[in-house]
Amino acid sequence: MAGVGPQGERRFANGLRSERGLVYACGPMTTPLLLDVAAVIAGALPPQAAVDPAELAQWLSRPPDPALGDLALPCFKFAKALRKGPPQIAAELAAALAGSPSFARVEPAGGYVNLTLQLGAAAAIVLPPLLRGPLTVQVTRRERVMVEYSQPNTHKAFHVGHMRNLCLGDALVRLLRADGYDVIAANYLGDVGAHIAKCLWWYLDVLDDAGRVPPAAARGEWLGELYGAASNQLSAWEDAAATGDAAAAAALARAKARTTEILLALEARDPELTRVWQQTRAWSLADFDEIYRWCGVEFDRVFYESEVDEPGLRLVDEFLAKGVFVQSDGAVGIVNDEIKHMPFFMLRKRDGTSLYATKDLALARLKFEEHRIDRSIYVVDSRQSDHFRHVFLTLRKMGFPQAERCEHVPYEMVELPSGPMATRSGNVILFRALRERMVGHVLSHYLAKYRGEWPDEEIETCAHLLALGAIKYGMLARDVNQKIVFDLEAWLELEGNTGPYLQWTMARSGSILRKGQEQGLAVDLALLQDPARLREVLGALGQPEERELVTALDGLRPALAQAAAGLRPSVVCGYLHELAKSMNRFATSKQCRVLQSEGDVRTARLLLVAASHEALRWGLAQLGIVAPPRL
RNA sequence: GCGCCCGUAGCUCAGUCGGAUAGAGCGUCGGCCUUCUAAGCCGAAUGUCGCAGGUUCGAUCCCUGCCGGGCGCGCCA
Repeated sequence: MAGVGPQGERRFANGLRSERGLVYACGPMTTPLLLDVAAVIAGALPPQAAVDPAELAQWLSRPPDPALGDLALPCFKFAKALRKGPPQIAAELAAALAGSPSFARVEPAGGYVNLTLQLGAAAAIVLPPLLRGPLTVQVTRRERVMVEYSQPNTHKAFHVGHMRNLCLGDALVRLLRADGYDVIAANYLGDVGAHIAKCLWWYLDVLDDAGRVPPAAARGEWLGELYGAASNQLSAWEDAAATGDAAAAAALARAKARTTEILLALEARDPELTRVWQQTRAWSLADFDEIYRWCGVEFDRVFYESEVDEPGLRLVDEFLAKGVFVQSDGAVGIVNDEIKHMPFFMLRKRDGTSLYATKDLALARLKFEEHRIDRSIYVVDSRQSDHFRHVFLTLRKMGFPQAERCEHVPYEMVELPSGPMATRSGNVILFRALRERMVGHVLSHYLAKYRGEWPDEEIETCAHLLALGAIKYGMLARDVNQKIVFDLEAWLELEGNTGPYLQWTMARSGSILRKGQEQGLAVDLALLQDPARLREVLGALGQPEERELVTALDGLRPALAQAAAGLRPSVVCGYLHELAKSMNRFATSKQCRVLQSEGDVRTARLLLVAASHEALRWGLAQLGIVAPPRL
């Protein structure tokens, strides 16, 4: 990364560096601050309430108006045990808590007790875990989990639709790792099947020698165009044949015979066709590699359909012999009555060849046996929900205990404003076009002003990170069960709730820290060694914006834990947007100047900015988003 | 027909153990740059939470039935 600054900046630079985890001595969904508050409250409740502080911590919420306090405790749940009305309980509890050193103010309000934290003490609990470091992501759980995602087909084009899967899978890998799991990131490439035959038919039969030369920079994408052309031609012939066009019907029949011939020749390992297949396949793989590199995504294991094809057929024989699978109309499958609307799951066609489903079973076995995984996650669009229910049920009946821990993460499709994406109608945005337009827009609209002032290399890096941040955040911020309408023009705006807004916020906080350093005002991390003094210093905080920011920072841990537990990165997006807004309100407030303030206030604010900066960096990192050091 | 998903502000969406006056972004209108990044901040306006029942002290949230939209449903992947 270009532009990583002078000494000591490394710690708070937002460039690339070793990642670290946040280590807390509490459960994942709560925080040390909430537990501390809950313990105090539990101590003030009558013994009959009999409530566990850890549970009580879960009940703490935010008052509707920040002016009411930092935290609110609903007292409805105590009503039964204490045999009193919630308002009375709230009033009595508030009275019992009066004078507690944890709170600056305690007010009953209806069935609630509103709590205003003693900000210095609270900050002294919230900030240190964010300021300590650097640590690495640690494996703290025994389970090994595999996340399978991306799964593009070779010989087809990679487009924005594929980006949602890629961003989602990558974020899940990062979130689960941050949550302590041993995670294997897996890809599964579709390098066999009818689409290959169609593509090669066009390549071999329709193109001449002159046309058979792919552009050096985008050979995989070019192959995808061939596939699209072939597919469109076949569909056109099909349509025409349906209306009685005899010539079209004949052409269609010839083409189908040819694609079948290609498919069979490939299965028979015909040397000449295999050579063509390997060469063209390599072009696609090279494209994918470049895409993954640009996206900052890495896989630990790449599976290929071609490697589970034959094992799948052997597996069918094996479990047919065992009586787990059955014959039906000459085909082989399994009856999963659990899925009432389509109980038969076909695993071998009448012609003896395998299916998508067959390979998925062989792949699952390979995953279990080769990687000894305890849990297996599949990131695949929601249209395949029934398919995966069948796969998992079947695996269970085949005797794999891991079947209980197989999970499909379904997500809805990406569409364009002009409708669902379709190769046939050309209604599609390919990856390269997406990347070029995003990068180009960022360069011309936001970074042009730095030309000449910044090194060209830094500008290029910056454009890359912003374009990528916009795409990833856009793909992740929406819940998985919501369709995404990808409007390139809208995504280029980069305003409001976007990745670049968060990246810009980090650059802003980083700028304060950097300028402080230049003025000899470094963040005083030695204070972390002196808790009493730290509390005293942080006691200088008191502005509403500071209060809001401290409580917002406390939410990082639960947000990450919730996202990991629910396999929902959008939770982190929502949280980070709130955090960034808090940070920007703080940074904008005239009452909260950092470098222009003095003494403990300045020291405390520097710590607060540094902690916020780190929280944003760490949160974004779990989404696969990196912010440039300056913007 | 059966199954899964969606329906909340003009638009796009949060709100997933049931809790206070249902929130955000965009758009609209009006403010804020001689002071740490205006890709920002502040303020205003905008709602039968698809409809109807039920459970509950309390329902956008849970249950039932409808209406509207998307997707899937035996030899594709």
